[in-house]
Amino acid sequence: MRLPVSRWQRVHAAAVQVGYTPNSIARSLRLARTNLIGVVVQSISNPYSAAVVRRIEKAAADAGYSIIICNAEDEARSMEVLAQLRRQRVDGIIMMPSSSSARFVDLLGKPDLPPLVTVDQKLPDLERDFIGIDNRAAARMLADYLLRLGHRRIACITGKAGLWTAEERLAGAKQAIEDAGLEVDPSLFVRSTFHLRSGNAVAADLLNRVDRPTAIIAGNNVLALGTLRTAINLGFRCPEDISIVGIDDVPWGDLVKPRITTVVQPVKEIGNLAIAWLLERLSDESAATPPREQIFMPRFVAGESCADIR
Amino acid sequence: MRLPVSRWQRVHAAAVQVGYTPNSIARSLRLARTNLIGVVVQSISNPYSAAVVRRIEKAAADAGYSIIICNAEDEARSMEVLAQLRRQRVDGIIMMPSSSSARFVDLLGKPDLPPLVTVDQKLPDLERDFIGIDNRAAARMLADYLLRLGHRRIACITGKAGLWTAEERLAGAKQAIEDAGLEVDPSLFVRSTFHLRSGNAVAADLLNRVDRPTAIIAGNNVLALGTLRTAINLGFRCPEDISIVGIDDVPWGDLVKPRITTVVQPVKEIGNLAIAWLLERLSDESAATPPREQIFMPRFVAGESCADIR
DNA sequence: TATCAACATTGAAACGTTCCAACGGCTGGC
DNA sequence: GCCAGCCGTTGGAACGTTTCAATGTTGATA
Repeated sequence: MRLPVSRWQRVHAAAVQVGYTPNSIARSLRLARTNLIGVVVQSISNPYSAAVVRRIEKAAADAGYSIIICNAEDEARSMEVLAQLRRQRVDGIIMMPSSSSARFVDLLGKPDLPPLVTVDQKLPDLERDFIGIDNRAAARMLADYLLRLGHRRIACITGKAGLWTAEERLAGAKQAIEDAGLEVDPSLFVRSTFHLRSGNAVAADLLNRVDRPTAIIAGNNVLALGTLRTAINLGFRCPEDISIVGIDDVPWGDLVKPRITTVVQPVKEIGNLAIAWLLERLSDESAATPPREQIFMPRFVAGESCADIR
Repeated sequence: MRLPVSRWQRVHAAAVQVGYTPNSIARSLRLARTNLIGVVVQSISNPYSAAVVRRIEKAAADAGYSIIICNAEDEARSMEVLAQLRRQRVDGIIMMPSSSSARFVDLLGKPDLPPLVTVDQKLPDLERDFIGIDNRAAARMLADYLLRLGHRRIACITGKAGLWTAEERLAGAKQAIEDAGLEVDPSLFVRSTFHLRSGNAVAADLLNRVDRPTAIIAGNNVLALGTLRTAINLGFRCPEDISIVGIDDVPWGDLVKPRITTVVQPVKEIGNLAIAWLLERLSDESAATPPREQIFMPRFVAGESCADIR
């Protein structure tokens, strides 16, 4: 074996020989910088979250960051997770909040938290970067579509009260109905968690009513599919007996029969922007710029899950 | 405010007051233990991976570990990721390998790597814990099912050559056909990557042949759905014109019409066992026990994607 | 009161980097 | 031949924790 020429090369060769691996723990301690980004989602198994996380991971890796992923389905867990990420001295956090209580917002606003970009769920009075979609418009698109098809009894299943996305979607649907000169039946606007079990029960309740709605707006992708499944299990046909629309797409949604009419979020753009903004805040020395907000407009995609009953 | 009584309480109160957060970086440096687990998957957006990762994250969090998630679609990236995780001094690694080259296996076998549990893809001659399913039996179940329905021209789309799962599934299908006294047409056994684009092209090739097969065994969930979509786009009806079966389930797969006949992996059990084994190796002082292997038997789930052509 | 154990407190070293100052040799200009 | 300036090398110090030994304090017993 020929000896490497330069001194640096010899050093490097020796380092490899002896199996030396730089210790980024020590490095982090010295530099007060970990090159870690915490990503907090409600559930990584939700395809929407998974898609966003994937973009984030890719871009982060390109920039030399690794990501620590945390599931936080409720507020208690979110707080634990945040404390943990703080202990771990992550350089930044991207979060899809699962709570919007004042106590929680307070915690997120604390300046001793690292740079934080919130996604999907906008928190009131929080001075942090936010990226999401126009949920009111999303629900309105769906409601308008149903109204145009002649539907008059339109139900709406949304998430936990107080959550921004849930409230906005509900408000959008309600407003569209009122704008059409119809009266809103409050008993048709029901709450669920954004989870399957609860969604199924709520959907069954709606479907079993004697004055059952002709259409259901589901608050997210999981709920929409759960509602469809529930309807089928109860012996209803979609769209003949019940029309179903949803928000968010699922992968292979186009293979679900009937194809659910939905509004889809620009997942790629959301993920890319979240990581881009965070990296900016991490690199830029003038990181004390005021929080930014980006509201994407979702895209309406007609399926075959709605009956024309004019 | 009443003064806390014990000394410890006063200290604790003061710590909270001043916003003290223990620095786990320093802790890790001192203890040579990070409480971090690296999880390497091909793609977090594959629902199978996502489901496994979710179980892992939950169990790891309960045990006080956080997880660093890394996408590694190919060998080059896998090696980078491993080097990175080593630098970060993760306590352990759970990996779904995306390569099986000798060089890669060599690297994984190195004793200076932290405890490592491999999942899904078994690597030849690697002395590490492994958890997976009986892929040969899985493919055999599907092939036998198709044979019973009278199919004679059965195609099979599998993943990259050399990958254990791909080879096993291919071998299982081939053997089932031979055991039925039929001759295997090698031109019907084709390769793809486990990705959508490539899968679609391969499926289109098969479908456009004049002597087109009557049934296709797809090597995984993504391929099965991609094949179905391709068939529909090309104007074929499933199952009337072409029967399609797959391996792995997808969430809401029951809503895809026609429901794909498939064998499903026990995702929960796999995830739980992976983290359990890793934690054992982390805690147990006698961690030098020989590597273990757990092969689960997948479960056959009949759908409506296959025609009876007897 | 002296002795000893038990227990609380203090001090210092170590983990593996990075950063900076001090130091040495070397070059070029006078 | 001397010195300023340059560059590479060397030697701490610091990051915040844990660990362990040393020291101090208390209370009980002889």
